[in-house]
Amino acid sequence: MTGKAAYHHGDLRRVLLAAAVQAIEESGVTALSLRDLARRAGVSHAAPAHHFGDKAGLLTALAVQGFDLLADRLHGAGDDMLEAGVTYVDFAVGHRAHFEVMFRPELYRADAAEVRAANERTRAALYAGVAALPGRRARGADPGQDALAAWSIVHGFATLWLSGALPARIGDDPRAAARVVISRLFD
Amino acid sequence: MTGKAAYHHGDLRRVLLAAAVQAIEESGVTALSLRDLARRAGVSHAAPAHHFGDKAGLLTALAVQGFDLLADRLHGAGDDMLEAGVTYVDFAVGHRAHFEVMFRPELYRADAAEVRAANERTRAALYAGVAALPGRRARGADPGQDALAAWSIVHGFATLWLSGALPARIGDDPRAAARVVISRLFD
DNA sequence: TGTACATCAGTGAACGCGCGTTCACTGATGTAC
DNA sequence: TGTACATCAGTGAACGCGCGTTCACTGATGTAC
Repeated sequence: MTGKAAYHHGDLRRVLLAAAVQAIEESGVTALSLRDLARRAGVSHAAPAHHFGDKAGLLTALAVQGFDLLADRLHGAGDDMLEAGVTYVDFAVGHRAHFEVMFRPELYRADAAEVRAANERTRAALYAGVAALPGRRARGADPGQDALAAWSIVHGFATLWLSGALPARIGDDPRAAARVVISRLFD
Repeated sequence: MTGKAAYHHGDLRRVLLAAAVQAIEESGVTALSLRDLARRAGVSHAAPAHHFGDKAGLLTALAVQGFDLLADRLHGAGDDMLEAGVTYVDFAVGHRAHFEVMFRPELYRADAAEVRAANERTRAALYAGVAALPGRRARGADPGQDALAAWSIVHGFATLWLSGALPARIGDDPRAAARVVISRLFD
């Protein structure tokens, strides 16, 4: 795994996924082509199809990787709902290629078993944080509705941030800005 | 304007925009091509370029149309913040082609004067609703932060709804579901 | 009312390009005996 | 340790396709006189 990547029998699959992330961050997922990935990885243009079948196969692998990453991060944030929300936004901004693909299921095979499993892990992690919210449960709030509201606000903030739609005066620290916004929900 | 569209000197520009909306709703903006629009409109494949210059020009016109539509709707919702939020979600679901383009500025010329103006109208309409929020101002809340939180929650809910990421048990009425979620913010 | 001319929306043939996909192949690695 | 064979990752030439763009053109509408 160290040193230069193996040539013939190597971890080309992983290299291609990393190249896809880079390509998407540079030019968007619309411009992504298997031939471009092959060029970036320094292999023949037919090699990506060998590993992923087709473009949808490649993006399916990327979505799974993204959901797994996000679920891990959310679990790492523990039961603190505010912290989980900030983590969600931080993930979106730090892994915009994964994030962009994950929530555009028409690009990949969203019904694949591995996607559904990874997706479910993420959702469970989100909802776990809400279930632990202090005060709310005692007041009889519906945890499902709380989770949906929390998910909406962090997802919306992340999406607006990434699209550049937010006014410049919000600054350049997404974590800090997200914290302020999310706090509004838990007043 | 009634009857069959004029042939030689007609409102081809409007027809092409409508065809673009339909094409995007069917196949997504990624698959959009000027030649396909020409086919849908029954004109030669070079005609769209004559009106819009290139694909970015077409999408710029679509973004402007979308921001104008949304701003009108928001003004129509008046000072009721909850109603404005529901309107925002309803617009996104009912005009998904416009919505999809509007918040992907890399697809069009976001710095065009007409886009900036239409965009600003929308933002002003959103913020006007927040400024009128009862109670909040008296408690010294920052209207800018309140608006950002409100915008985030409605934008996130709309985006999640459109991407099909929400659990099925949420039902099929986006207005009703949005109302519940947004209410959480103004408890 | 009539003629001449300008304008401009839309045509259609032609071009070069990058793409995904196919397929017979090469050659390194792994396994059986 | 050595030979034979299977597996499988990656190659490279070839294909057909739809695309955006260009450009000389046509022909209807609008305007000047």
